[in-house]
Amino acid sequence: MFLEQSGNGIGFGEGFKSMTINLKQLSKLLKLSPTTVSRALADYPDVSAKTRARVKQMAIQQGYHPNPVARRLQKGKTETIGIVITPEQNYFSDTFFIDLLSGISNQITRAGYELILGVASDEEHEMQSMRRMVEGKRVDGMILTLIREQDPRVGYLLDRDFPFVLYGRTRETRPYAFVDMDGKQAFEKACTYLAGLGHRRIALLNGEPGFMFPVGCREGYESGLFLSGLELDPDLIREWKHKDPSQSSYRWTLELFKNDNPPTAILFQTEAVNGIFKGLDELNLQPGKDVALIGYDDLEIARIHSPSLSVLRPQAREAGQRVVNILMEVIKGEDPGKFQEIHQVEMVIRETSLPPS
Amino acid sequence: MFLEQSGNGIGFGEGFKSMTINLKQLSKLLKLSPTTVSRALADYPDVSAKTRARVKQMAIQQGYHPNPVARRLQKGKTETIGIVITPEQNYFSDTFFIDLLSGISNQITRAGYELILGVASDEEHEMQSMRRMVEGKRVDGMILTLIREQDPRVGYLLDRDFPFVLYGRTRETRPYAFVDMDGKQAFEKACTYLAGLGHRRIALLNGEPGFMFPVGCREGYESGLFLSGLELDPDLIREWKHKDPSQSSYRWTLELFKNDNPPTAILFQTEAVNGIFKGLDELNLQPGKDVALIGYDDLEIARIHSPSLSVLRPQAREAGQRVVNILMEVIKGEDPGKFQEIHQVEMVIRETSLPPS
DNA sequence: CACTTTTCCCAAAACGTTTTGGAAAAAAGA
DNA sequence: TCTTTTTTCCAAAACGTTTTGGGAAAAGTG
Repeated sequence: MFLEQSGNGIGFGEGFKSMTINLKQLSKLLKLSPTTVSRALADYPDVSAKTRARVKQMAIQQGYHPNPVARRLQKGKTETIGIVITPEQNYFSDTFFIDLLSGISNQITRAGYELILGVASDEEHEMQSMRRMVEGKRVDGMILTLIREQDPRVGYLLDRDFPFVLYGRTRETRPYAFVDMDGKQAFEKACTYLAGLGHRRIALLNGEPGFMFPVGCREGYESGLFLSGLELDPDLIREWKHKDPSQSSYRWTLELFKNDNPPTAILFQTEAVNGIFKGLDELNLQPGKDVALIGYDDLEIARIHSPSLSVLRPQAREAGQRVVNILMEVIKGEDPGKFQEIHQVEMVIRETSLPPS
Repeated sequence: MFLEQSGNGIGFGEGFKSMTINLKQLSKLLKLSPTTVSRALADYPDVSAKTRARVKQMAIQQGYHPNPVARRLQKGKTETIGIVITPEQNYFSDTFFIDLLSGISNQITRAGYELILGVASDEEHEMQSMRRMVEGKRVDGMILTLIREQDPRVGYLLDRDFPFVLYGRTRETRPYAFVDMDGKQAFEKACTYLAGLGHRRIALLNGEPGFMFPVGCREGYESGLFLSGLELDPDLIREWKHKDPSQSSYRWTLELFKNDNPPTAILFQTEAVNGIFKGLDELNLQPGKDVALIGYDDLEIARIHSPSLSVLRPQAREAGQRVVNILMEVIKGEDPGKFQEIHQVEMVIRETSLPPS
């Protein structure tokens, strides 16, 4: 009889923090047990339709929301997904990553989960941030992006059987779940397209070695050359750095055209486009006219620049949603090996992919 | 005696999920009560130095981390901060927002808190996402960015006395905590600098009306003109849109030079620089040579472009850290009105701020 | 030695849910 | 009417911490 004074009494609101009502108070208001109220709200069949309706109405009238912390404790789940970004790696290239994040976030919210974000300054902090989430029991699952060829994060998570999904792939023999863009097919498509226009000297300004994505790009590039009956010339392949994509791609662009037999087309990640434009400008070469260009990722600059840039366009938002749906399955206990998706990438032809002059 | 079988017995690990040990198990291992172990780890003075050491050693040896969900329930706090971003508004302009986020995240982690991220597609979802966090008791405090002149979020949070800090300011009479960049002073500085070089026709390509930041920019611009003894010409002020900064700023750039007496310098937010470059290019005007340019925000493009762009450089990372520190105080119950900070913005002179030709 | 103080530890309660294992009441079947 | 079944509800336990309010032993004090 005197244990009941926990929390604020019902009519005694002191105008305090949003006067939050809890299950016990709500059940007292309804003259029902907390059990019944909880089950009514969760649509259990063992509560009559009439009381269920009464409970739900009162719940919204009182603005009741079950305390997620308490629910998580009881359920033994955090209802939380973790993701770590490393801006150092220049991830936030305009819309691409945001689209991915947007898809992820929406789907997570729909599932009633939370997305917690870690921002790491480098590779080491990236691992550290993830370990804090995993070992600190702060998340039920992890989403990994910007995957490296040898990625210690993947081994770490596999070792402790912790649920995760990669956006991308890595070199790892044990089965794991991933959603990846078909970079290989995309670059192959772009390469054969350019070859089909008559280009014979097609360069690849690829992403930083060590990461997995450029591997596929290169495979697609080589395969595209092969399919078009063109020779692979190592002099036409260069790699820029994540730390400053523009600066490094600028230098490599100049380098490419020191060639006796310079390229008439360049394939690259759009992230590096500013450096390329700058380099071409310095060489008095007109993008699109003197050199055909196709970039991977449809960033804003690609659309706004004149001439507008032909691009390969991954559907990052959809991929983000898939990542979450898959992660939910893995958390439920499904075999991660079952979820390995490779998404097609469409090519958008704009003004920088003309035949050689 | 038979209640103890909760969870997995100590030596009985089935290789299951990272074999997480809890307080009860740890205390049994140490032959101490959970109370003492908990207090030892929290450095309470009422546990002897010897046992404290013993406890701590065993804790790290066993890889014990207190379950944050349980702690949150007991403490009545979520130990979580919320933030909502709206990519629609093109927030992720390169490094600026990431720097802010990086400062925020680091400081939050340092405090042992979590950062949960909402991604909203528009203004309405922005509010919705925030309400879910607040009313769903998912966070202890909110961080708000991209503030509007009339911002319903602020009123909402003030009404229910919920802790929050703005990055930016709004029109609101009740006291609230904020960290803002001194956009006014920055634009005044840039404007007087250009006037000092001899420019007499200085244009302002400002951010979208409705948001608070452009208000300060304009004030600074007008004040700078006044201090330099220049007339304000409404024809030299234009506003671009968040939805597509490049396109709109491109059009306004063309517009500005239809003037009988066109500008010799432009002040703007660097976000809009691509549109400006495109417009100038089309008009056969050389940036920096024919038209002086100073942008707000030191984005990568500003450094890479040639000529390199003179900019106003806000210290976003430091601001992010301050936002979090302040929010922690507000959560503790400090008066938000005490925390109103306006940070100085430095000017970086590069190649686009020469005297008029 | 008897008393007070200090040191060190702990049992129990509490945080707000969900789940378990009934039990009473109502309906159906004999 | 007496069982049996179905419907509808609930008390108590559990999730893993931290906090409260002591209490026993050890150390000082006279």
